[in-house]
Amino acid sequence: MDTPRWLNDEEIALWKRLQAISEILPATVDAQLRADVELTRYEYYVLAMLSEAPERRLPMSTLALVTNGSLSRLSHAARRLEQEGWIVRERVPTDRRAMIATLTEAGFAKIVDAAPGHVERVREVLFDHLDPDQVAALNAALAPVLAALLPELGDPAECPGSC
Amino acid sequence: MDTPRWLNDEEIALWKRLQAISEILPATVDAQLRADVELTRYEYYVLAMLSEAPERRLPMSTLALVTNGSLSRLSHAARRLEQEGWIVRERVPTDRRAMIATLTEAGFAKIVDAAPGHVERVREVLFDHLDPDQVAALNAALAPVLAALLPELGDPAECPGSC
DNA sequence: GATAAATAGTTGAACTCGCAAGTATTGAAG
DNA sequence: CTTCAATACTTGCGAGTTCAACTATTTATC
Repeated sequence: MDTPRWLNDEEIALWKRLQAISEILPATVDAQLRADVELTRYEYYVLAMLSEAPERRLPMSTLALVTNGSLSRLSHAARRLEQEGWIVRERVPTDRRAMIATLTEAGFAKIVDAAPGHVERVREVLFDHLDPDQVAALNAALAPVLAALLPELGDPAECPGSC
Repeated sequence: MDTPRWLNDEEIALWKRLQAISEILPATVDAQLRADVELTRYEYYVLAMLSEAPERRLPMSTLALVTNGSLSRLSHAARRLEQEGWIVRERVPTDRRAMIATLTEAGFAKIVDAAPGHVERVREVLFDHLDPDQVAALNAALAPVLAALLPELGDPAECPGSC
């Protein structure tokens, strides 16, 4: 093994910042969702993605992609969400390996109910401390990072039914 | 409850990017460490912080702070690390509630062995795709976010024995 | 058209982590 | 000097995630 390409000071600082953010941000949001609406952050995200999808339904594979989760993680989460009655899973007739997850009416009501508290916490922990210029700067600075992490998806916000 | 203060498009984009990064970055690093050196990312971070501390030792409380983890999480991790022989925990004579964690020689050798592969993966997933200007821009843009998340600590990179 | 390989998804076991509760010690108040 | 609260951890349990293994179906290959 060759001599390692160590990080310089700027890189170390950035890496530590990213680690801290990745640790604290999700934990904060999780705590609010669990306490207030008994949902995991991941479960919330699954419901949110379904609620924005056409017909409020997506194949499991696609759902795993847009939620940045493994298929296994999604499958476990889907079982819980189905037990609670927030979604249903059905086989696709044209490809009988595939499953389509559909948000139920109750599930839609659930996320409509959960969203305000969630957004409020996100504001408290993040946006209340940032002015619009800082938000724009962050968006610009983070774009190349995501391009590196998700080689295929240029923008995580874009993901119509086709992906 | 008043009408929620919804996020605008820029804020939504930023929030999704931060979520994606917080999901993917730690998972990628975790996978490398588990596969190559049988360490959790958190365990690695604990060893790393100890290796940089004066005398390679820190009280558990301080260690929990600098690793951005709860005391419970650290306690669980410390038990595993102690069982493997990478650290030892000893009571402090002056305050017999406190425990000091010390990196053993084997533990120091362990992180010296683990570091190159870890850094290499960090490079692959992040810094190989960013030029120095982008790194600087990210550092600048992320600073206010961390200031919001960690009201007390201005800079996560700074944390001498005093904190 | 049979066989192999790839795709879609599920499941069980192992492991980590958060929470609540518990122990031990120190500091503060009366 | 006793009591009560705060500090510094530890531990058991439960919940979520990952990994490997498995089933089922579809596509590709010979």
